[in-house]
Amino acid sequence: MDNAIKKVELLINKLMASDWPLIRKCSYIRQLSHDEIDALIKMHKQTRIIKARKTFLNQGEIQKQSFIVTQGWAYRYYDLSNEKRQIINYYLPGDIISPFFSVMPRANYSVASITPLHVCPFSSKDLTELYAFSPQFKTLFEYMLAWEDVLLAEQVCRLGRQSAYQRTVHLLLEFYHRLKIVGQTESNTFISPPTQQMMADTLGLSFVHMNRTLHKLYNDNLISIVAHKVSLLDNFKLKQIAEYPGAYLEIKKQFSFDDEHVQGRQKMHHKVSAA
Amino acid sequence: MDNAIKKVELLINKLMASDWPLIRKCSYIRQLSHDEIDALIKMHKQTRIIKARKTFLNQGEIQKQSFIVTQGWAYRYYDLSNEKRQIINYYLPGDIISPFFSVMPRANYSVASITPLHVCPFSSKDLTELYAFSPQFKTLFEYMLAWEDVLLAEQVCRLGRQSAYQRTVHLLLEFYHRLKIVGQTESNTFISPPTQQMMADTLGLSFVHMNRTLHKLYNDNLISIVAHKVSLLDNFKLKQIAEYPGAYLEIKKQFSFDDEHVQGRQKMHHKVSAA
DNA sequence: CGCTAGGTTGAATACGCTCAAAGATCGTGG
DNA sequence: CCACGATCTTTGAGCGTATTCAACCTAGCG
Repeated sequence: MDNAIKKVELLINKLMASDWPLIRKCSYIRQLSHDEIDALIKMHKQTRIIKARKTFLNQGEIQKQSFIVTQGWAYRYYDLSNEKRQIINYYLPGDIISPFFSVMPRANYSVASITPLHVCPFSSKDLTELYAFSPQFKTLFEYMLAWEDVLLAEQVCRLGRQSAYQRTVHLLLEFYHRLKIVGQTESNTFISPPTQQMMADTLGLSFVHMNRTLHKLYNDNLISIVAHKVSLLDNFKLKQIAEYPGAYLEIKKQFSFDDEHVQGRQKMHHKVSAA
Repeated sequence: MDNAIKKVELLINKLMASDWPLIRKCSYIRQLSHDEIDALIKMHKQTRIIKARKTFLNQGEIQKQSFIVTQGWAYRYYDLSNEKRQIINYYLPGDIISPFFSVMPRANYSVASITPLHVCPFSSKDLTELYAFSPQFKTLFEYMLAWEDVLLAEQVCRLGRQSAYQRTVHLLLEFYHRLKIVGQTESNTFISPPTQQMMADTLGLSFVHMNRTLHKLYNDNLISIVAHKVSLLDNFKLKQIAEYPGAYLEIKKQFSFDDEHVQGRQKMHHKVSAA
């Protein structure tokens, strides 16, 4: 009898946990205990809702907290001279905005919402309490920082050494994989809220060329975009085109020291047909 | 008498500390106590010397330690298909290589030396001991991670939204400021070990265009390069060309919560002459 | 002293940009 | 609920920055 109740309790907890993409993401990295899930749920005590298309962290402003994204998309950007801007990275559900606020409170970047955005603010104190509960969370948090670093390095590769065609595919694959982890994909389809202008500002392209590139991908039967619903029509070919390193988002496998083969980026000494 | 001895001791310690660029860098962030300097010196217990032009961390390999760079330059890169590669960032004296090894031991990047390289390896255990000595070091370490993140974001801006001319100036200014912190500049001159091919692989350019761009800067009387000795001939104009945000490397000023004005990137609604 | 890696220069080409104008979609207020 | 404005998307044409290919030069090192 007690066993049955326990099972139900676990199930309910699991259901609750699945509401919090951060918990999904952490569970993806490694199995979380019952208590750990509870502790993480407690990090979500407040929710702040931000309207779509609002810059809610301004460069030069002093930050007093970090945020867990629980719903919607945001992005970090730099305003440059001559009306240009560069989007550095995106924040999807389960991501943490301004993780370094405590040591570098004066951000030199801005963060804006794309969709209506739900974030749970947390302070250094909250984090300290979480670590006090279980020091294991330090590792988890550090892991997420490391992952951020990997994503940024991929962004550098896109911009430095890929064509517009490749960059676009590479970014869409990144979106797909990141969303998949938090359960926001359906087969090969997902919602991609950024406008073409935003994509252009991410990939270092003009919005005109961004548009042409997406159309080329459509004409090549590789993707379809209706409204903001993106479908990847040939995952294998897309990965080939983008020289997508696959493994870099398979965070769980990299987490342990085990020696099983992880497929990384490999040299391909043949040209990829880029129509 | 005791006082005099104490003074001499402090002086000697200070001299020793100046040998370790990491300590210089940390001192730049905030004043370090006598004991803290001692603790940091202890992190340099081993030195490994690596020959110039050696890839000493390979992508896919498992890392077992981090490294403090004490002498020489190194860089992190990704090998891409079609004989291309992208340099993500540089490691200068005082920098830390693979800070995330403990949570993400399987790096998907490679690290190579440019010059002969002196590094001091340290393990998670060493770091834990340092933190046990003074938890303040956690903040310092986190600060360095945050700074890395800022540098990467700047690299993204360079690649995404700047011309070859601007990118080159921007990178040279970054080198200059990073070296200045560890005392490796002389007036407006510094040694820049990367070859033009490496610079090109950093800035997403062909080595041919890299060469032409450097020559253009020379012809515009903005820089001079003899062997690998770079001189910045007009700092003000160079900063203007590169839209250099100045403050992002002035780490000390950003460190505290104080409200004094920090000059960040500003919109300039006039075109920069990039003749 | 010759080899190799790095640097220099020219010419043709291409990828992506700018400018421009028109069409579609969305949100909001009348 | 429709109309209107604003934002986003689409398409065409000409141009410019940076690429590729190719040849030659230079310097450092065995």
